[in-house]
Amino acid sequence: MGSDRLTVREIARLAGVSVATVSRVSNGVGQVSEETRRRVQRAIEEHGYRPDHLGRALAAGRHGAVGLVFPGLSGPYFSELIQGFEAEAVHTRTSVHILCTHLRDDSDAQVVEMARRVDGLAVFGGTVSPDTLRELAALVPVVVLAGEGPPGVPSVRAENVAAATALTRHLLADHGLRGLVFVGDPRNSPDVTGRWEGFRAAHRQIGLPLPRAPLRVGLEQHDGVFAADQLLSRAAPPRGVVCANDETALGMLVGAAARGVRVPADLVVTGFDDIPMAALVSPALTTVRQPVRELAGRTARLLLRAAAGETGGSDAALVLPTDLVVRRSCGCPAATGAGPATAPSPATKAGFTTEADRTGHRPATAHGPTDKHTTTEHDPTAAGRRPAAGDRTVR
Amino acid sequence: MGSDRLTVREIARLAGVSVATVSRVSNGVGQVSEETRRRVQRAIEEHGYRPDHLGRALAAGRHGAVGLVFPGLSGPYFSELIQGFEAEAVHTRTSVHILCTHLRDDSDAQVVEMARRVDGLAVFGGTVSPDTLRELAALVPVVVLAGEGPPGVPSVRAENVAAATALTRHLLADHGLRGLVFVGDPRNSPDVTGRWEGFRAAHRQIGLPLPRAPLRVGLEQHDGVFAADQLLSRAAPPRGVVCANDETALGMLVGAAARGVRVPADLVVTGFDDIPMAALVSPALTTVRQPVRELAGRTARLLLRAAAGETGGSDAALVLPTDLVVRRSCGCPAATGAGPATAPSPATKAGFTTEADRTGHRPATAHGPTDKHTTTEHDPTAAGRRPAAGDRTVR
DNA sequence: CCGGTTTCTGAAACCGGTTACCGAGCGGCG
DNA sequence: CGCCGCTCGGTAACCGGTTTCAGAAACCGG
Repeated sequence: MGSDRLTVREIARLAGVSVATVSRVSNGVGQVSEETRRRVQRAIEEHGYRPDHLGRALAAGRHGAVGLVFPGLSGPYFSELIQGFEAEAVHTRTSVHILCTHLRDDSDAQVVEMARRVDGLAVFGGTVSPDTLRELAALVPVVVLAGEGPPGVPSVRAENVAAATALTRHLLADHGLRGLVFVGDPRNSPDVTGRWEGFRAAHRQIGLPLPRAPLRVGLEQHDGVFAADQLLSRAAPPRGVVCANDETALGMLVGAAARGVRVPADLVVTGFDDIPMAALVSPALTTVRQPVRELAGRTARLLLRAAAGETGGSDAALVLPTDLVVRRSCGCPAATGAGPATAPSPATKAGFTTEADRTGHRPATAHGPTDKHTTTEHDPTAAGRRPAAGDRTVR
Repeated sequence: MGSDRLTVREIARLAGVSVATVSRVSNGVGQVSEETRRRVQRAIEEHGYRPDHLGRALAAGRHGAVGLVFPGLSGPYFSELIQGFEAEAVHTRTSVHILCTHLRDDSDAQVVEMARRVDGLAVFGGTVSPDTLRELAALVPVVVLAGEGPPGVPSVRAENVAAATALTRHLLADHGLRGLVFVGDPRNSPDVTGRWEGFRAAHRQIGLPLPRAPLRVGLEQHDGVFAADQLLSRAAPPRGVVCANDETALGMLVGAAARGVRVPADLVVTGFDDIPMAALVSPALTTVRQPVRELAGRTARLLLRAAAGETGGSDAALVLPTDLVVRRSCGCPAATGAGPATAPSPATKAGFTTEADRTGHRPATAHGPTDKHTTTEHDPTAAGRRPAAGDRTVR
C-alpha cells in the first residue's frame, strides 16, 4: 500500500519488475523482452508516469537548459532575436532561461548564478563585464551574441563597421551632405559601437574632419522622437542624421513630421536593422539589413552543440554579412528598377535584389573586411527575409 | 588524492568535517560551533565551492523556476510584460523559463513538458487550450495572464470590455461617427476578444445596428499599415477605425499619411494600450491605458507565492482598471487643460490627470462593472506611468 | 558527584532517476 | 550431455545535495 507519489520504484513495484527495467523501457535503451516491455509500458500509461526532470538531470549531470542574457527588450530586433533563439532551443527539447540585466546593478552576480542552472549561456554583447564573462566561460560554454568575447569565447555578430561606413559614405559622397549627426550611444552596446566607428571611418576616408560627439539616446522609438526635438530646436539643425537603429530613425521621422520638417528634403534620416516598418513608412527608410533571425539561430545552434558536450565547438568569431538598403529617406529617388541616381560608395559591391521568395537563399558571398578571427559563412537552412519590392540593396 | 569535482563530500573531507556540517554552514541553518564554522567557511571560500543547483533542487523537491508561456513577442506590450515578470521573479532568486508558442502546432505538449521543469506557470491567455490548461493546473500552480482560466485557476487581466465600450461610445456619441471598422482579430487573444465585444456593446447601447465583421489582422505595426491599405483603397473608406492595439493604430497612421489621408479630419484612429509612442505621434493617439507593468508584477507575485507552496493562493480573477486617454486622433481638440469640447460618455467617470511624479499613486477606485469573481485592488508599490502633459484621461 | 539539559557533530537515509555489473536461464553445438 | 554465449533483468552504486536521528561532549544545578 506504499502507493505514494509516482516514481520509478513505484512503477517497478506495480509492474512487478525492477527500477532498471522501468528506466530501460521509459528510455527505450537496452534489451527488454517484448512481453516485459508491454507490461511496464502499461503500468506507465495507466498511471500517467513521467520521469521527474530533476532526478534525470541530476543523474545525467545535465540541466537540459540554456540561458539567454540580454539588456532588455526593446523593439523588434530583440523580439526577433529571442524568438529565433527560443525556436532553435525548443527544437532540441532544451528550455530557455532568460535574464534581463537592464537597469540592474547586481546583474553580474545573477548571471553567474544562472550559469549554475544551465548547460550553456548566450550573452548579449555588452551586458556583462569581460571579467565576469571569463568567469562564466570557465563554468559553462558561453557564446557572445552581437558582440565579441574574450579569446576562447566564440561569438556571433553582424557586420556593423563596414556597413555603417558604406552608409555614411553614401550620405557624404553621393549626397554631398555635411555636418551629419550620429544618434545613439556607442557605449550602449557593441553593435552601436561598431556603427559609430563606421560613421567616423567614413568621415576619415572621405578626408573630412571627424564628426562631433554622438547624440547619446536610447534605442527605442520614443528616444528618436526625443532626439528629433533636441536636434531640430537647435539654431542650426543638421541636414542629416545617422541613427543607431531603425526604431530611433522612425521616431526621428515622427518628430520631424510633428515640426513640419520634411524628410528627406530638409532632413536626411537613416536607420539600421531593416525592421519591417522601415519599408512601410514614407519616406521609406534607408537602412542596413541585418540577418537577425540567422544571428539568433546560429548562436543557438553553436551553443546547443557546445552544451550537449560536443567539443568541436569553434571558438571563432562568426560575422554575418549585412546589406545596405537604399530607400527614400536618404534623398535617393524612388527606385524604379533602374540604376541609382548616383553611384554607390566605391567601397561596396552594388547589386539589386529582386523579389525573392520566402525560402530564397541569399548568395554566400564573403564580406570584404575580415580579420583573422573572422569567418563568414552562409547557412542555407536559414530563411531569408523578403525584401520589399523596389528596395535597392547594396552589399 | 580523491580531489575530483567540488562537492559537499569533497569540501567535508578538506575541512575534516561531515557533509551535514558543510551543508549546515553553507545554508546557515542549525547549530555549528564558531570554530567549526570558520574552518568550513575557509574551505568553501578557498576552493570557491558553490552547491550544485540540481542536487539542491532534487533534495528540496523544488525547481526554483517558473515558466512564462506567451504567443510571441510583438511590440512594447509583450516586452513590458515579460520584463516586468522577470524582474519580479529574479527578485526572489527564481529563474524564468520562456516558451513562445507562436506558430507552433505542438505547443500544448511543450507546455506540459515545461510544467515538469518548473514550480509554477504563467500562461498568456489564449495560448493553450482549456483542456491543457486544466491538465497543467493539476501539475503545478498556474496563473492566466491577460485572459480567464477555467474555474480554480487564478487570472490577472486588465479591463477591456468597458474601456472599449467607452472608447467606441466616445466616437459614436460624442463625435457622431458611423460605419466604424474594428481592426484586429478577436480570435487572436482574449484581450482583443474583449475589445471587440466592447466595440459591439457600444453600438448596441447607442441603438445602432451591429457593426460589420472586424478586419482581421495581426497586432504588429506593419499589420496596421496593411490594414490602412485595405481600408483606404475601398470605394467608400470608413471615417473611423478602432484598432485592437496601439501598434496597429500607429501603422494605420503611417498608412494614412502615405496616401495623404489626414487624421483625424478624414479618418479617425484609436488605439489600445497607451504605449510610449502613442503620445508622441501627431496626431497623438486616443487610446486606453493599460497598467502593463502592474499586470506583469501581479501575475508574477501571485505565481511566486503559489510556487513557494503558500496555499493561500486566491483563485479569483483579478481585473485591473484601465483609463480612456483622449488625445487628438479621435478628433478632439488638443487639450488645453480646459474642459472637453464634448461631454464624456455617460457610462464613464470623467477626470483629469495632472502631471504626476514617477512614484505617484493612482487612486484605488473600483472599476464599474465587476462580477462576483472580480476583485479590483490597488498596489501602492507599483510605479505609475507618467501621463504625458496635456493628456485627458477618463475613467 | 550525579542526573538532566543543551550544544555540537556525524552516519545514514532520502530526493528520483540512470547504469555498471553480474547472474540466471536458455538454446545451440561439439 | 556438458559447455559456451547470448539475452534478459535485478542489485546496488551513484549523481550532489538536505535532513533526521542519535550519540558525544560540555555544562548546569542540586
